[in-house]
Amino acid sequence: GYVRWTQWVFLKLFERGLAFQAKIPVNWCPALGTVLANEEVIDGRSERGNHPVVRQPLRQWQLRITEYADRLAADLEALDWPESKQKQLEWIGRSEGAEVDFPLVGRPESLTVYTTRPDTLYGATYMVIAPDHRLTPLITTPVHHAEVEAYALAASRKSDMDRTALNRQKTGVFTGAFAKNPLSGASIPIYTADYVLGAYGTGAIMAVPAHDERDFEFAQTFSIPMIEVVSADGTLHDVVEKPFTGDGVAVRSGPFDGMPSATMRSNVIAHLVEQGIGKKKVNYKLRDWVFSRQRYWGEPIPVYFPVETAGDPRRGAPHTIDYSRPIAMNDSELPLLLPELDDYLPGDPQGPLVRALDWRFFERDGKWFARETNTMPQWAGSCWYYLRFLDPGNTERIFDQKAYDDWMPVDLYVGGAEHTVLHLLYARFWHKVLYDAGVVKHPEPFQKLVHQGMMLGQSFRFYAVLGDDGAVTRALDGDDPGVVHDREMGRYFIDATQEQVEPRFLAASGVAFDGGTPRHPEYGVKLVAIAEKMSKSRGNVVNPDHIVEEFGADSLRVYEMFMGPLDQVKPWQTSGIQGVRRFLDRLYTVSKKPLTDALDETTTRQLHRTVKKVTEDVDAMRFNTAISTMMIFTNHLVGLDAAPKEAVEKLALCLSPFGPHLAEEIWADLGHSTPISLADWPSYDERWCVDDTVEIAVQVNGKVRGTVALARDASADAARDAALRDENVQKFVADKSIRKVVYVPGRILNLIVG
RNA sequence: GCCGAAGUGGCGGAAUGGCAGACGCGGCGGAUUCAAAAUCCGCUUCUCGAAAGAGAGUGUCGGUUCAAGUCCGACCUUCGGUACCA
Repeated sequence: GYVRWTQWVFLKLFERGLAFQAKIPVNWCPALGTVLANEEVIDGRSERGNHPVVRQPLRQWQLRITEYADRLAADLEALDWPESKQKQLEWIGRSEGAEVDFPLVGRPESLTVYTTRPDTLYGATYMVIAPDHRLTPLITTPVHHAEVEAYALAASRKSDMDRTALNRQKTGVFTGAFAKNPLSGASIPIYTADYVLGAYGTGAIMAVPAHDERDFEFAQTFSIPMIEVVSADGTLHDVVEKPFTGDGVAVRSGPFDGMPSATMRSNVIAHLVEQGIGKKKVNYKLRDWVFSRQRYWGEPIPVYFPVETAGDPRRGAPHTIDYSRPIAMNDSELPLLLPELDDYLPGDPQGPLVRALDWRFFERDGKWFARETNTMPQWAGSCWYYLRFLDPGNTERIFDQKAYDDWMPVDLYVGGAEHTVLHLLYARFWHKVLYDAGVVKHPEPFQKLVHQGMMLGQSFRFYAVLGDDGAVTRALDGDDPGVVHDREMGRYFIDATQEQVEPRFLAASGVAFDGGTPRHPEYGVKLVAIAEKMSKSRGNVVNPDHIVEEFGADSLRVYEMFMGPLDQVKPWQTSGIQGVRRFLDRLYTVSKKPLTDALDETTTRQLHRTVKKVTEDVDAMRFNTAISTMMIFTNHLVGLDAAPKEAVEKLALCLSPFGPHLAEEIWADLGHSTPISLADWPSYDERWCVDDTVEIAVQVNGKVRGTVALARDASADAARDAALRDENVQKFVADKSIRKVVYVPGRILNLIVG
């Protein structure tokens, strides 16, 4: 059913013009017969097998997510999302600016640029056009043709990795062409350089070296003049030592001189509009989403194309497929399932389904058609699973309206931060499309978002000392022989000679590690446990199945929540789970004691406080402190001869979300016939949560010198008198006079003496 | 470089501006045991002290306050994200 409804959603996108085809350059590896991701290509060859890779345009389906960019950005506002809100905003990358036409010198056309800084227009001393821009070959003068062509070719071969390599040096070549600065009238040279991206904005920029880092670097390399047109303080500076990228006051800008940058921006745009050479423009970094995959596994795209043929293409008759006229399948024809294939290997730029001739071609009303052989990416399913999961067995509709009303929107989404910009953005996009199509009632699917922290694995590292100042590190398997535990330092050590330590792990660092002194100053090696991302290569992966086997599922659950705050990165320590297991065992032992209906006052107070704290902590998702509170109460119950029934009952209820199995068992032992998971959350009485007498700290000049037990509402005078009866406090007050008494009832008493 | 988060014992981590280190791990001592495992009890930030207690202490430097891990300013370090988006 899932495939069917995923295809159904795709048809919604298709109907609304949000799914379209385009030729997109991809890394095609003929030897492997597959499209490679950028990371899989190194120096023009495949990472796997080192085969040649060519960059060639390939027909792909794309989803027009850019159409929704504005709404995707704007609707974030109302959501209870943490830091990831900012990340999505940056990913969408909305910017406001202007498009400006620069007339070409000696040619009829003009070169249009996008800029967010129209206020720096007078400072534009050159222009850059992307190497793959449509106009690049046209404006290049004959003398420069060979050079520009070579540069453009080299640029197109660079993988994205090369482009973004650290320490990139600005490169580029002069095209021989000039344009006119529309405001200053100056004639300025046009370069082509790969620091300008063809796919963003208009693929060309006006360069203002005095006020832009990148332009500044480029201008320095090519000795291009820099003109200051924005001044921080309004005074003129003749030499530009580094670009000033902030806002200021316009200078050397003709009629705009003296204007604050923001004012000038709107004035310049108004002026350009008036002249008919520019307009206001909003741009996004977000690109349309390539939705095709040339592989077998994936939902088939429910689209087919007309075929020109004289015979039966399934029998190898010559044919032409007209990809420009995609036809959507009918709802009633869904699902379109994958055919059986003898092998699922790639081999054709349009995917392995090309080989499924009987599946691919069909005849209808005497005409032949060919199905789309690209499939959908894994994202397709993850984009809307939360909707199908409402009503997964429904064969009639995508989901039942009642199920939707019961559950949607999602109150809380707990997921990894790595999904912020892809999965969560794609899902929001699909949801909005379904909203526009009237399928869902809410414009946003996920109200609150919390990222759980990653669980890190434990690895061991050698720290060795060479002479006085060299430290050495090498990853070490915890089972390495020769590891000894140093009780004095509470650390593990291993003896090693200098020769045993590989020189390539040398790193400069001080001798003192973690404040400890190495045992052998000359070649002592110290082993320290560190936390790293779990990975096979590091050998620090913890398999939850093994943990469950050894300690039980409850122990694992409780431990994971006990380790620390939900949203923080946490290092796994197998020894830590032992403590949690002990806690659960103790609680079980308590529940097996003879039960009593009696409840002494101390226990009553503790019980109500425990329920209160756990309730509040669960609401705030502070699971670690909720568990520690239950531990404290359990430890108290361990000390009692008989187990107070009410206390055990409520404690089991508190535990049930954390350790459901044990909670159910205790609950059943207490004589309940319905499961604890259906029971109400326990209540507490606020009156038992406040003390009548409190012990507060007594400070003298801000330093704690004793404690004193007081009635909760004791007066300041009473508090001071009680404090002065304390011997140690007296010692510090002694012959001095009390100048001031700071008394916060129930908290602190601070005597200022002098 | 930019954006974000975080720096507290041997370790994971607690602390509405009010006794820093709850709870757990590890460690030490004890009980139990023929012995061990398991379990139970006590101690466990560092320095000095037999103890009572004193001094120091939450990345660094400075500030606000009777009082700062917490608030403010500057800086350092680590982790995560991002990468020429004009």
